[in-house]
Amino acid sequence: MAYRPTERTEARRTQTRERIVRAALALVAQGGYREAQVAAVAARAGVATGTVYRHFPSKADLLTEVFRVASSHEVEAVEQAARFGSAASQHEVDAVAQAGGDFARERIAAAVETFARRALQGRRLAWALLAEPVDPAVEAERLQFRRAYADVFARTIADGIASGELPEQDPAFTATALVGAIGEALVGPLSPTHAGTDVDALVRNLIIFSLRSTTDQELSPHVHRRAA
Amino acid sequence: MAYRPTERTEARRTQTRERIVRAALALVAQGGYREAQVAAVAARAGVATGTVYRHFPSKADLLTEVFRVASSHEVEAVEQAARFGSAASQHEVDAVAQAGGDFARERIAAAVETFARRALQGRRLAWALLAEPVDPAVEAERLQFRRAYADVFARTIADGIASGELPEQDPAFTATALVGAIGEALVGPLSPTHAGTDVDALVRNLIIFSLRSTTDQELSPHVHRRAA
DNA sequence: CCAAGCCGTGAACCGTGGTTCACTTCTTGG
DNA sequence: CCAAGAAGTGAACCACGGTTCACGGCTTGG
Repeated sequence: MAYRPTERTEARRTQTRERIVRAALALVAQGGYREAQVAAVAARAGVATGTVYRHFPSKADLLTEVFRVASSHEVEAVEQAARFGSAASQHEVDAVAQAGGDFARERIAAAVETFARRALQGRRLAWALLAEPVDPAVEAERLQFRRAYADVFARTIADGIASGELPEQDPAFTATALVGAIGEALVGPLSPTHAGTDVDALVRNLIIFSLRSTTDQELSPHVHRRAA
Repeated sequence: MAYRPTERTEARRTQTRERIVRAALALVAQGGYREAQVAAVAARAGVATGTVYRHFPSKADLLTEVFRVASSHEVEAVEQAARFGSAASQHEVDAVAQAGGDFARERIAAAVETFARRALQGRRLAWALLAEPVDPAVEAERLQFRRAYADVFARTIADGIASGELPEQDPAFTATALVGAIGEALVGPLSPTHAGTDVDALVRNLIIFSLRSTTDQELSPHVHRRAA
């Protein structure tokens, strides 16, 4: 034997792989999946078409990874916002909670705002993540993505219920519905064919809606009648 | 001149056209857009591939029409439910409204329930209408579809506000968010890879969520602080 | 019955873009 | 410096499925 993969070559390999992913991500963020053809990705990454296939078994696999990377960034940001709200630290959160403060609502508002503002910043990418038609293989990843968002909300809602701040409800369900509501409200403004939006007004509406839908007053008789 | 299109031939033509649409619809309802290849549609309709192109300039046009037909059925049903709630007639609705009854909430609940139950009946079709990846041309139709749903809710909400039954809010916004919430809550259960769902529980949750999110209690300070 | 011409036919065509593969270039241990 | 073998190359390949088109059979007014 003669050749042996070493740390340096492996690093180079990883580097190339990342370059490909970043190139694909850039193309998607710029022009959606339409523009993310294998040849174009390769060109942008400064490699040959065939090289892409040294790193990914298929285009679907590449796009799946791209989607995962992009979406995890977004989810992390929202998670961060949901953890603290506008508090400076976990410590402060605990303090307020023990004092009977209503931090859950604050945290939900912060998460929603982060979600929306980030999406409206990188519209093209947000559209790609939320609504653009994709290969079924990638669609599966999108489901994960949305579920991840929902999980963040679900945890926060569950906290709020535990502290008595929010009324009894199925946190997973409310969270899922909330993600759908936010997504739908954003899709219009995000759509490529859309004029300027009043971002602040949109965010305000979203927060109002979100808090309203997690915090009810007494249930009306209709619910009991119909849902019995 | 010699040949002249007559009533009879035109009727035959229309009939063929409809047969094609129905075949496409059936295929979509059964296996999604994957299965709705032009050749397959033609076969199912009992015509030749080329015939499809005597009636539709392109596949996208055909699918667009199919989508429109299917979605308008759904929207009509929901509209119907939203008009009367569980009342027997418009007359009764007016009577209750004049008596200060809270019919808007009832109507919303009815619309949501209809939406959800119908979707869960024809799962495959509902999935195709709500979430399955589609050709961008058809995607535009989907946007219309969702907007149509939203309009139904928006009108009902506006009525509720006018009668003082619902709090001041942007009906269009709430309606859009609501459609998103319902859609998202349904997508999971509708997904091809999904086990049995407790339909009643789901419907109950949806109604609760919908009423909650249209009917708030006093706004918390967070809204004012953040949304200022 | 004829001319005009549309409806229907389905095999062949073709553009797109993902995938392959024979070949070159580079890296490593001996 | 050499053999072994991985990484990189990019032109050629190919599958897929939408679209076309030359032709046969009906329908219609004269």
